[in-house]
Amino acid sequence: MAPSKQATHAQETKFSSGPDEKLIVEQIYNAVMEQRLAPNTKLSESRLCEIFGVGRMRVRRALLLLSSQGIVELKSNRGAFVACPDQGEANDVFEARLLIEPPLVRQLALSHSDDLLTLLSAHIAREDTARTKQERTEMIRLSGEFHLRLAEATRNQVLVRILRELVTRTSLIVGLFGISGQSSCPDNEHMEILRAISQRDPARAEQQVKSHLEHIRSGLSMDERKGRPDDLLNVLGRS
Amino acid sequence: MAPSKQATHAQETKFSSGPDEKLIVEQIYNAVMEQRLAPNTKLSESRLCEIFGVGRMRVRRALLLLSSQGIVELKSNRGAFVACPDQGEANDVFEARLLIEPPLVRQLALSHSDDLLTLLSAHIAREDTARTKQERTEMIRLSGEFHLRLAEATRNQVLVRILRELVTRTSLIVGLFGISGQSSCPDNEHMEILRAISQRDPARAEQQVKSHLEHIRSGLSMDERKGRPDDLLNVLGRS
DNA sequence: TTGACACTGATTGTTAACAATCGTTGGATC
DNA sequence: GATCCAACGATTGTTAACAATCAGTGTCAA
Repeated sequence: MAPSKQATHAQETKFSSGPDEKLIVEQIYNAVMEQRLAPNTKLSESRLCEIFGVGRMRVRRALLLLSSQGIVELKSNRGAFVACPDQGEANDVFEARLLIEPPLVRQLALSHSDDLLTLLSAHIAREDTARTKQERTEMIRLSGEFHLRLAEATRNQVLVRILRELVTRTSLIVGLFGISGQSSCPDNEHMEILRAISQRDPARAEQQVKSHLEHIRSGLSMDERKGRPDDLLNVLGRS
Repeated sequence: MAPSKQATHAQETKFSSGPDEKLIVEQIYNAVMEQRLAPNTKLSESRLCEIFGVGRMRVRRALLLLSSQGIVELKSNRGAFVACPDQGEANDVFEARLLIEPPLVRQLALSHSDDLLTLLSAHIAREDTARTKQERTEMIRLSGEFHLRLAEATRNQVLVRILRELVTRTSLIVGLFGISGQSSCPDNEHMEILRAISQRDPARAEQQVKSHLEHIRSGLSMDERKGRPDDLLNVLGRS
């Protein structure tokens, strides 16, 4: 992780020997992030092999890595499935985010480069575009990535990794418990966060993030989770 | 992660098929935590195979998992080595801990079960014992585990996982940049943290943790890192 | 009709042999 | 004597065949 500077979000610089390796992880990661892969979806090894055109070893390595991040669950002798968080795990993820993100944004409000503001407003603009165009998938992805951008603004690779995992698992949770017809990151709360940061108001920035996360959480109905069993894998069509 | 409740810290309940699987990871994890495995130490597959008495597959899976947590670095066609964080990574780890742990302890000060206090004071007692007996290895392990206990007190599995990774990497960093003859978690600062928690003083608890972490950080000399090349693997002697 | 049981098919887990790569050693040349 | 080059040895990366396990299905009996 030292040599590769880890690009903004999408494709990795395919260095030296491994043209895939992380690519499978990235693809599945994105698919989960965009809620194209529903929880409990079976991730068959052979299917993934032919989809990505790689050997079984690569696929198994990828699945192992994904399982170590709570995105995929490996059931012994059963195979790999997209993780299906229960209520307890969902709570843990939100509590963790509520613990980490407010001080993170507070810090950004206290000191940030000027580029950040333009970066974030450009991002929000894209969110708005996706919203008006009703591009559900794109919107979900951008909503999650906004929080990633905040983490990236700290230039702290460790925090980015942590937040990426948390945001992705949040996507799973929202897909499971979310009340349909309600967007994951509602309204213009992202804009409010950006405003507080740009005004260098740490207390308000912190509060905005907190209420934003609580808002998302309140959009979940923990009683009944939509245990839609599985899904076809043409969602991973183009590499 | 749902069925296995993940035991307190040490041996896992060896369920069903995999009597090892996580055991190798745990062993190497502990060895790094206790600074018995120095950075840059070569982790040869064949050696690990005969040490743990398992096939190469298990070892490779373990190494992959460890690499995904930044404990081990996989160099293509070269093998696995104990990670050797540079100054930047060290900074990231400390910044992340400074961001996460203060609010975590603040929360504990606001609400905690009574068992926590007895648990923590028992832990600190063991630290003192190890210190007076000059059991360096034991002391290092307990010092790190204290912070893990704090995370476990939140009953949040996600936070525990995050903190475990951060604490372990801190062990690596202290081993690399630490001024020898200076303990990693100095004096009785843990006791101060416990006191603030027991007195339900969130502000002071937060401050204590912050200065504690800063204290550890100040005990590092970022200029020259002791790049001791490698080490023998009899440190993993008994399974 | 319903229940249990055994068989079958498919999928995963494991092992072993093979191929590729890199560091090293030895030698030849300047 | 130093430097460059080549072959060697060892270690990792990959593939393929084999073994084990589980889910589903069909049959038989109650």
